[in-house]
Amino acid sequence: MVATIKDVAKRAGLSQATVSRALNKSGYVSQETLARVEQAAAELGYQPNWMARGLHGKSSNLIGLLVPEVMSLYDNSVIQYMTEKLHAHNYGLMLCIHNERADLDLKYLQLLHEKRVAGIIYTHPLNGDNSELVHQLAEHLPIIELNRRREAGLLDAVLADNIQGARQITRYLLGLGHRRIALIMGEDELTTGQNRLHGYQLALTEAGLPADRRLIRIGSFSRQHGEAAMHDLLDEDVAPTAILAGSNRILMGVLKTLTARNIHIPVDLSVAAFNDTEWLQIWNPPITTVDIAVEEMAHWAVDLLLKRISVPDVKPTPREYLLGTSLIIRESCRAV
Amino acid sequence: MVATIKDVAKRAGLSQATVSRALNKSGYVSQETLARVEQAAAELGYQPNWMARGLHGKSSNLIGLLVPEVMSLYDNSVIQYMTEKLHAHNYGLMLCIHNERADLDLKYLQLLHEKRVAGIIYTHPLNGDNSELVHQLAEHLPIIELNRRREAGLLDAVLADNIQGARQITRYLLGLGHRRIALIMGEDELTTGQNRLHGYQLALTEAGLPADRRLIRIGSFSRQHGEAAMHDLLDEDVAPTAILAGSNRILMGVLKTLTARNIHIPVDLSVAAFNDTEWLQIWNPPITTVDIAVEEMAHWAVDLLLKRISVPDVKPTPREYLLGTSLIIRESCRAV
DNA sequence: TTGAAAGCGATACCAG
DNA sequence: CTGGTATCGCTTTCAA
Repeated sequence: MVATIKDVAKRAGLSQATVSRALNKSGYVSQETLARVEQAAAELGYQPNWMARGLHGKSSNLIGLLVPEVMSLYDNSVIQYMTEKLHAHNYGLMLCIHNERADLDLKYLQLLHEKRVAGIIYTHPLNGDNSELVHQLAEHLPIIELNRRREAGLLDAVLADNIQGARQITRYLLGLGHRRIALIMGEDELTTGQNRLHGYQLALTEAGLPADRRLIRIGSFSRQHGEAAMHDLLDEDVAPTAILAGSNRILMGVLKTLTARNIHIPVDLSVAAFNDTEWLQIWNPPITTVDIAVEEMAHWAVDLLLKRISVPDVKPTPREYLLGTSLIIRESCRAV
Repeated sequence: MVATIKDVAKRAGLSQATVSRALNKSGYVSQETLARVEQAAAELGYQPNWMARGLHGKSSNLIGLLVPEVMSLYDNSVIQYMTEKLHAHNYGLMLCIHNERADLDLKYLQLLHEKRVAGIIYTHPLNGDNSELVHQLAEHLPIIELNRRREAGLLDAVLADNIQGARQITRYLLGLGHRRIALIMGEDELTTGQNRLHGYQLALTEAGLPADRRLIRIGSFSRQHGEAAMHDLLDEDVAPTAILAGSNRILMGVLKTLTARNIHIPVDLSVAAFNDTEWLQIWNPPITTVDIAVEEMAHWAVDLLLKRISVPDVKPTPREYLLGTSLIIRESCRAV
C-alpha cells in the first residue's frame, strides 16, 4: 500500500493535522516540526492522494483539453506548453481527442464532467455541436474556447486573428503583383474558415479587385479537397497565378496535384499556406505561410482558465483574446 | 453546486446506499427502484464524482501516458486510439510530454503518482533515466514500456520490431542492387537506435557485405544531425548510393541537404526512412519507409495495462509484445 | 430488497 | 504552535 498522511504522522510522531499543515505550508508550524515532517514524508516516499484532497469540495486539479487531433507542430506546442504551465500550478492535463466527431465530443465532455475537471479548454468539432451540454457544464466550470468560436456570448475564448492573417498574406501576394489569387478553404461553419475567407476578400476589396467566385473553393479541411480543388482550378480557362491553401492538409493536396501535373513552384505558380509545420520548411521550395503565435495562445488560454478557476464567478463577462499572426516569407511565391 | 448522490437519493426518496447500488448495478435492487433512481439521476444531470469513488482505495480510473512529444501521425494515432479504448472502459487519459528531458520526466512521474493513476504507459526520455523512481512506482502500479525498452526484467513492454524493420528495408535496398547503403541514426542509448542499427548490420552480413564504418553515422534523432551527416556522406571519396534515414526528423535533414546540393531522388541517390508520416506520401518523389502497426501497438499496450490493473500481482513476469513492421514501397529508391 | 453507518485520505475549524 | 474531529461524496459491510 502507498503511504498516507497517517503513516507520515505516525513516523513523525505528530498528528495528521500538523502534518497536513506542514506539508501545505498553511497555518503555523515550527521549524523543527516542519523538518521532522519533511523527513518522514521523504523516507516514506509520500505523495498526497489528490483524490482525497479534491474531495473537500476543492478543485480536482485537473484540466480537460478537448481538441480535434494532435498532429501538427501547432498541436504539439499547445499541449506541450499547457502541460508545463499547468504542472507548474500543480494541475494535470486530461487530453481528449474528438477527431471532429460530435458523438465523441459529447462522450468526452461527459467524461470530463465525471472526472470533475476544474476547467476545460475546448476546440469544437467541425460538424455538429453539443452546445446544450456545453451550456450546462459552463454553469459549473470555466470553459475556454480555443481557436474556434461558437459561444461568443457565454464563453471566454483565445483565438488566432485569422482575418488579419488572411488579409496579410493576401496582401503580400497582391504586392508581388498577383491578380488571380485562388483560395482553397475548408468548412466555413466555424470561425476559422469564415475568417480566413473574410480576410482574403477584405484584402482583395482593399486592392480594388472584384471577388471572382471561381477562385474560391470551399470544401473541407482535407487533403482530398486540396487535391481536387487544385485540379479544378488548373482546368479553368484562366488559371490563377497564386494559390492560398487554407490549411496544412489542404496544402498537401495542392502539392500532390502540382507534382502530378508537373507544375513548378514558384515559377509556374505561387503557393502560400496557413499555419506552419516542420515539413513546410524543408519542402522544395520552402513554403511561405502565415503562422499564429502558438505559445502565446496556450499561455493565454491557461492563464485565463486558471484565473477563472481561482475567482469563480457564476456569470462572468466573456473575454476574448485575439492573437496576432505573422507572415513567414519563404520561397514559394514569386513576383509576377 | 453539482448534484451529488445525496440529492439523487432525496429526490428518489431512497437512501444513498440504494442509489449507489442501483447506479452501479451491484447488489439487489428492484426494477421499480432502479427506474426511480435512474429518472432522478437523469433529472438532476447527476454524474458520480469520481474522486470520491477512487478514494475507496480503488483505482483512480486515470491512466498516465508519458511520451516524448506528439507530433507525428504515430503519436496522434497512439493517443487517439488509447483515449477511445480507455474511455470505453471508463478510464481517462492523463497526458504528459517530457520532450526527451529527464528532469521533466521526473516531474511528470511524480505528478502521475500524486494523481494516483491506475497505471502508466511510458516512453522513456532519450537521455538520462529516472529508473529509481520508476522502480519505486512499479511496486504500486503497472507500468508498460512503449516503444523504448529499458527495464526488461521488471516491466511489461510493447515494442516495434525494429530489428526486423531495419533488416527488411536494408534487404530491400540490397535487392535493388545497392552495395553502399548509408545509415544515419540517432542516439544508440535506447533500443530503438540500437535495434535499427543491428537490423541494418544483420542484413548486410547476411548479404556477405562488410560493414563499412564510414557509412554509419550515429548522432541524434534530429534534423541537424540528418543534415550534417548527409553532407558528410556526400563528401566521402566514394559516396553511398542509398541512404537510410533513422527517423522522420533525420529524414528532414537529409532532404534539406539533398535539395541544397541539387541531388535528385532517386536518380542520383535512393532514400528510405523509418516510420510513416503524412508528408512522406506527398513528397516528390514519395518516400519509401518501414512502418509500424501503430494501432495494434496502442491496442496491446492498453490491453496489457488494463489486464495488469484488474489482476494486481506484486511481481508479475514481465511480458513483451513485439510488433511487426511493414515495408511501404514508394518511389524514392531505384535499382542500380 | 433496503437503510444505517463505517470508512477511504486529506483538509480545516476549533480548542487547548 | 499542535491535536482532535467533522467533513467532502461515495462504496460497502452489516442489520433490518
